[in-house]
Amino acid sequence: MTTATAKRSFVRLPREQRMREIEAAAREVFSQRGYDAASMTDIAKRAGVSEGSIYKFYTNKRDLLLTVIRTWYQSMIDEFMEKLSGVEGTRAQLQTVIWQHLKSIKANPDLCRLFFLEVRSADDYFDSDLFHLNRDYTHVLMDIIQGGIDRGEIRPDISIPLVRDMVFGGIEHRVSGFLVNRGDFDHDETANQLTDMVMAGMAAPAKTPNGLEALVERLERVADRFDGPGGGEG
Amino acid sequence: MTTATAKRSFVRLPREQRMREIEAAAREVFSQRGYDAASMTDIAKRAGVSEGSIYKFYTNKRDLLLTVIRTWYQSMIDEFMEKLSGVEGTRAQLQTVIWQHLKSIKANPDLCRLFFLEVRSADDYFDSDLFHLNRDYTHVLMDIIQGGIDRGEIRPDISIPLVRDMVFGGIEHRVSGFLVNRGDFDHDETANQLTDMVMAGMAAPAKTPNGLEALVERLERVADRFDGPGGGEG
DNA sequence: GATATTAGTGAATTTAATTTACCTAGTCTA
DNA sequence: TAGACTAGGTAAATTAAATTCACTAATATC
Repeated sequence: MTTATAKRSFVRLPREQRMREIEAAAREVFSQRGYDAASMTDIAKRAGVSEGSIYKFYTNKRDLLLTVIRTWYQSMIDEFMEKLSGVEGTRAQLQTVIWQHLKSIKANPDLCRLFFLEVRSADDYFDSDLFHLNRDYTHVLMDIIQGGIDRGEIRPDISIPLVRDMVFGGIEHRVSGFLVNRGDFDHDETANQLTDMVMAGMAAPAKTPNGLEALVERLERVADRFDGPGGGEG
Repeated sequence: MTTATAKRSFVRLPREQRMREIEAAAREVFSQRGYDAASMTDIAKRAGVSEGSIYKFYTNKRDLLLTVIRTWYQSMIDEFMEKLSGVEGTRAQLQTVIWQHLKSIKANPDLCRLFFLEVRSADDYFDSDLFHLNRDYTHVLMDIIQGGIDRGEIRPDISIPLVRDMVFGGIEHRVSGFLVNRGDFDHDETANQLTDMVMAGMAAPAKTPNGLEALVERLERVADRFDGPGGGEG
């Protein structure tokens, strides 16, 4: 029985803590409903705060979304970098990149979708910090390919950005059904097939099998001994 | 000088014609501003009709968008099919598919973007007629690859859907900057590089290692010098 | 010429983001 | 420790845009 004259009272939290709570709520609501269908009312309610409060910390709904995505994306990249360190060899590294990427999608399809649809396709994306994060991320793959070229395993005339686009674009297409809750994809099988396909497409043209040429030359020298000087080349 | 008591009057058009006018206006506004920023007021104004009229023909804004996209997509596919007919050979066909696809993107980047962002990523896409159109379209590429397998030009163990995903996904990534008005892409160069890469990745394994045949011929010439039976191994 | 049908209208309604005017818990300072 | 200042917090007001509604008026048909 609250008296009619009871003063309205509330808990006041430090800025950082309140922001974390709002972002956690926003992440849930955005994930469950998508950007458009998520209402600020829902988010405020779940965060246990009034709608107006959200605007104390974020300029608008989109700013809140970007903050949520940024946090997730950064942690994803951190994990990615850690897993990749220590892997040696072009093929194994490529396989790891692809595998990890697929794993992130499996782990957070809703956030991936938000990133693809709402963030990456916006006009201001190319000026955003998320663009730079993404750039660093995909650059890892390009460095791996460059390494393969340096070691002679990969054709030097290949277009590295094209390979990047085929890998990440191919993955995106492949998982598109999964991202909208239609069907699934086999994580390991996809990674293996994709790695095989890309490695085959990039492979340096086969030289003659190792050492075979030298062996034939020795044979020819043997033959020379039999027919003396002058016999031979035509 | 209209009198104050002039009856309000308007032109009444047959359903089909009015719909075509509204769709033309919608296509312009959606293209210029994108789905969210396009307002029904804008579209109505450009079509020379009141807002309420639009709802006589389309259940809502999204329905109008889908109608616009459907018309464009169908005409694009018609053109595509026509250009492809008469092209022979796995490589040439693949090249044509890729080239035509890039051409469509160059011709209507705004509608492509709407298709990618607003149509293909919606929950109901997989039940829509646009999905089936798209399915037929991408199936053309898969048939080409199957033909290549049948003729022994392509490894039979390749995953055809994966190739489809890498081609269309790769293209989409490659042109993503262009689609948001950042930079351009070289139409022919992209088509050629992509075709090369895919063909190399799918190529049937060479029967004999490259150059081995020539070496064997040299060996045969060596053997010829002995010109007779009894040349034993040493 | 009466009548049914459907194009056409524009104002009213609804829904959701954002603004605004105002409150109050905590902190700093004279 | 009172007073003032800052910043978290609120709820109601405003705005903007899609959608609905009640109504008007061409056109076709009987």
